[in-house]
Amino acid sequence: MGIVQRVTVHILDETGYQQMEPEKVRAPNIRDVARLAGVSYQTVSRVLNDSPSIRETTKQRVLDVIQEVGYRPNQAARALVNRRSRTIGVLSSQSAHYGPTTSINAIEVAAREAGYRLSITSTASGDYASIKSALDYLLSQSIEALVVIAPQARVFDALRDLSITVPFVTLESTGENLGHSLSVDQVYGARLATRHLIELGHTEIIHISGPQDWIEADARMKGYLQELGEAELRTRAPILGDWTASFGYYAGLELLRFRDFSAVFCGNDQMALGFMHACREMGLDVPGDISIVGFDDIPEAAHFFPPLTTVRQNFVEIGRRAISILLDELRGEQEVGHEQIAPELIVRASTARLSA
Amino acid sequence: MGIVQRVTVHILDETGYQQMEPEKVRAPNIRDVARLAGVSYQTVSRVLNDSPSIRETTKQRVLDVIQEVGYRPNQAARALVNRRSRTIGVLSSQSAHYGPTTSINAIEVAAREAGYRLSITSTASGDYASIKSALDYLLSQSIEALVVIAPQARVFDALRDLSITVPFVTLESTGENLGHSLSVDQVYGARLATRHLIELGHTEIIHISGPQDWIEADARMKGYLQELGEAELRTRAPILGDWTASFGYYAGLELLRFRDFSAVFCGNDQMALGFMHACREMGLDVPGDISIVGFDDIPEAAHFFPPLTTVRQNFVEIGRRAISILLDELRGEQEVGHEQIAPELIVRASTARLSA
DNA sequence: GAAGCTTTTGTGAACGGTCACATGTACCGT
DNA sequence: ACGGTACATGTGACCGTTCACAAAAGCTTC
Repeated sequence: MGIVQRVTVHILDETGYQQMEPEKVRAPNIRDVARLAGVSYQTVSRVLNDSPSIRETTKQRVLDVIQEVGYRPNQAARALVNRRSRTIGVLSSQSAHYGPTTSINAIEVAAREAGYRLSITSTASGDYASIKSALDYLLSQSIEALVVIAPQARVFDALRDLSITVPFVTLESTGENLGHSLSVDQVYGARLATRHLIELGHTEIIHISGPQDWIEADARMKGYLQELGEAELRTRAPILGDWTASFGYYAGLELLRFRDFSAVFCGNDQMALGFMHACREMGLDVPGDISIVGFDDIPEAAHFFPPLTTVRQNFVEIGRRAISILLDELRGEQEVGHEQIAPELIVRASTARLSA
Repeated sequence: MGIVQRVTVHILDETGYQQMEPEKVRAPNIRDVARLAGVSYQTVSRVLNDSPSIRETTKQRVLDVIQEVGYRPNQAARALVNRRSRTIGVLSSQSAHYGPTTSINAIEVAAREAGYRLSITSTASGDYASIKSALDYLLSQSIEALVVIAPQARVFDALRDLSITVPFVTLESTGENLGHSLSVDQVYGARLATRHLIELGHTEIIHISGPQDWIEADARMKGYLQELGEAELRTRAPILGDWTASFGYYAGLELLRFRDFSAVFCGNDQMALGFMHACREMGLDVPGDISIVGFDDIPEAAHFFPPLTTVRQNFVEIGRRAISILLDELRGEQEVGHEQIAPELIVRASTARLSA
């Protein structure tokens, strides 16, 4: 899987010129533009910030020069004097999971529309030190607001310790309200999934959970336990997985040796996929022998074999709302609160009534 | 799918204090720290940049004050005076595809390790204006280098027009070398996939491609056509898809009405998944009746039904290499070239010898 | 054609750091 | 006690922009 071809093309590089003319090729600044346009730098500044009181002809002349020399205002200087970085920090977790990724995309779009840019950093691992250093890093960027997507429980400890002064939103909730939190109600979603299985007549339902330190994993597990508890059914210790299809597969191979359950609620769609793979290999039919529910409704879930019953989360909506909350807060409408978006059960072919 | 619950908790906000003391709560700057530590601002600056010539006791005193007041150096000011933003721009496409996402993660990690941060922006659509404005935006951030992940062909036009002065890497290649380009050899990968089908005895092989304006889609199509051409087999106009599983599914339903082919090479794993779904629904066996090959080897592909034969790309490696190339170039080892990483064919159960 | 107003343009200072250079201090040998 | 050297610290200028304010120019109006 290494590099096998390496075609390097040396091009006559224009950097040779630079050695001839000793003067650095400095990017033009506002005074250069002013000089060329025959106005003062303040006038150029006014053009840039389209101030109303400027003569149309002057404005055009300045714009022409800007165009001609390819002038771009220096954002660092602007940020310095304005004390506004126009940057929103995003603390993400280093993973390519569908949910976070989709939300980040939505966040980026919403932020850009509002004239903000994103500074994204990810935590290498879920431990406290790594999270804290990532947060420290973001805060030194003088971000104006912060979105926390990293779903590890430790993140909240770090947030508390740093006593963040900028408005922030966490895309997960632990119940404790530090800043604004916004989340899909994972507990509710997990209860929907579990209830669905119960209503189909299943009484022996197991749960394959995500990693223990993930807030979502914890919430989904809670929902599962709550629902089983209310139905007065036997609960079993959930299996702690790692979200991957491979884990679901190997866990399936192991668990299916003793067929003491008829339904599985998986913490996400990938693990459900792996589990179904294991079922096939053990010669079991889904949903004939085993019913399976996932979580997330990734776009592929509808095309699994069989199509997967799962709980849909609207990740795009979450991302958009996150930015909208932060913008409100930046405008002064401070309102520390808590919002939940309801997930939705999508019933497909991977679940069926328990055959007596 | 809307917001159904909204629990807003108003907390006694400490912002009340701010109204009492009229003076703004300005963040401490280097001179504040200096005053409190009883040294000059230059000394503090030296501590920050750990300059060698500074007495240990002084250094400790300054560090204590920094810790105490929670001082963070202002990056904008630093960037301004150093003429270095320590930022690498990333132009991405607005999508949550596995490949780009994985690469971006790797890029982020590698960049952070080298002391750079990322400014990521995505193109709303593939059209020229949108790409150009995204690039313009990045360039105004005074980025030091640029990684282009947006896989649309138009991106190259925009890159040429803007005559970028910073080092840049494109993660796709069109053959024209504008900057450094680094890519998985998509043509080669597509040939591997196609050849595999040919070697299994298939002679009627169709191709479901990605969107026409994506460079990868184009390259994979080329590879498919080349390989069929060399084997002197009938080529057919590829079907232009949109990368989604749903497209693969509907295309499958349509195409399978006339069973005039025995193998399908799909432009990515998702479309292959959808196609297999369609096969099942039409009562066809994979690979018994139809052999299917995907592209990318997403982690789920091994657990599809049947497990998917596909072409693996090492996205993490690509991300890492991209940063390493840029860092080399920033250090002055200018070398405009072109690197290709070889993809690898992963044979699984979705392909089989053509049954006579 | 000068006062008075509005519109347009220009000047100094500041934002928060770092650089180049100047100055101060401690130690050494003579 | 002296100068030389190395080390430690301080001072002024500058990065590129915007803000507050000053000044100039243009237009009415009498």
